[in-house]
Formats: sequence, structure tokens, C-alpha cells
Amino acid sequence: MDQNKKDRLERAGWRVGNAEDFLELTPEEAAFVELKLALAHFLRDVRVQQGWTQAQTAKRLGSSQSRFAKMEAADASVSVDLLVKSLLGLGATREQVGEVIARAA
Amino acid sequence: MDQNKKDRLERAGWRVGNAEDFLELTPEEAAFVELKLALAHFLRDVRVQQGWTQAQTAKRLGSSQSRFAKMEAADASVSVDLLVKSLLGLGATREQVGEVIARAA
DNA sequence: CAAGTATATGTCCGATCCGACATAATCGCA
DNA sequence: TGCGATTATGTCGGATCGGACATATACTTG
Repeated sequence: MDQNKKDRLERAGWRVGNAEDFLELTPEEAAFVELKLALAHFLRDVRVQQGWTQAQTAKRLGSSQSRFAKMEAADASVSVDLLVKSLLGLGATREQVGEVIARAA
Repeated sequence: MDQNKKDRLERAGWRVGNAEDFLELTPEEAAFVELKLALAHFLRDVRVQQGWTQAQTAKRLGSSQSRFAKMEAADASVSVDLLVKSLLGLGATREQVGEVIARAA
């Protein structure tokens, strides 16, 4: 977001910041959300890298396209368990999962 | 287990091997279990390192001693979400969590 | 061994999660 | 723009999870 837009929003009474500020997350909660987002993005990367659609990938994992979309979106209804199991199911290694958690943005 | 006992059990119709063999886990399932065990052990390490009992630590996290015991035991009723949230709640970083997942035995 | 402390195990029930379906929104391309 | 393919969103019922309690087992110290 550019500075002008930020200024305009703030003049209009909005607070502009990151998700942690907006949702008033504690540091732990923020770290947990970041971790989930990192896994979700990696899941998308793996799928796209392998050249599959959400529907194909979901089927392969015994799930549905809609749930897989929520996984990639790190939806609140998706657990870290499901993300990790899905990644492993698509061939990612435990080492890769750990690396993503440790170092992804 | 020594070889004699192994032989005796196998003569009696038992298959003796590791958890993956015994429970007939797929490689992904085995990797997931390993990942959970790594987090559970790390959780214990962190708690002991900080010099707390399970009861104290559980209270700090808003949980109960019994559930915390199950966490440390990587019980089937404990999710990776709970393990990760608890670790972050005890002060572990996302980086540490990732490292443990990537590299723990 | 006894008593006190710490950890482990089993169960219950309210809360959350997940696959499925329906449908909306978005993308890719002629 | 229009149409088929893909992705996103909302909801529901059954399945799993998690805090709590009771109680058992294991450790520690006298």
C-alpha cells in the first residue's frame, strides 16, 4: 500500500497495519498464523509445481476441491495437522516442512 | 529387544518390528507420527529446561495437567496445532519449531 | 515402607474440524 | 464479450479434539 492511500485511510479513521495489529493478536498467535500461512503457501507452490488443479489434488488426497481451496487460503477451519498431512501426501518431506516453518516469510 | 525374544514371538505368530511396520503405516503416516513425536519431545525439553512441572505449565497455557501429559506423550488425541501453540506459548520461536520438525530424530 | 509430589491413563461432553455439496467469483482464451 | 475451466465461499452433519475430572502409577524423601 502506498503512503498516500495509507494517509487517506488514516484521516478517515482507519488504522492501517499488519494483521497482528488489526486483529490484536498476541505474539504467539501471530507466530502461529504466520506458520499456517507459510504452510498454505508452500502447499500451493507444491501443487502448482506439479501442474495439478485443486480438484485433482484434492481427489488424490481423498478430500474435496473446496476444502483444498481453504487449505491454500489458510482458512480458519483448516488445521495445521491437515496442512502437514496434505503436504506429506503430495510428496513433501518432513525436512521441507520444517524448513518452510522455520524460514518462510 | 533381544534376538531370542524376537524369535520366540515370531514363532508364536507375532510380527516384530518398528511402529511403522506394526501399525502398517504408509510412509506419509510414519513421517507425520515422527513429526509429532519430535514436537512432543521438544515440548518436554522446553518445560524441563524451564524447571516447571506439567501442572504448572498446563496452568500457564490454560490447560490441564492430564492434557499436557498427553501432549508430551504425543497421544493420538493431541493435534499438531495444540503442540505448536503450546510451544509458542512457552516461548519457543517459529524457527525453533521448524528446526525441530526438520531435523529431530 | 509411608506420605507427598509428579506424571500417566481413561472418560465425558462441548467445541472445533473436515469432507461434501451448492453456488459464486475469477481466470483463460477465442 | 462469452464460455468453459478453475478457484473461492458458505453451510451442514458426522468425526475428531481438548479441557476437565477421577484415578492410577511412578518418583522422592524421610
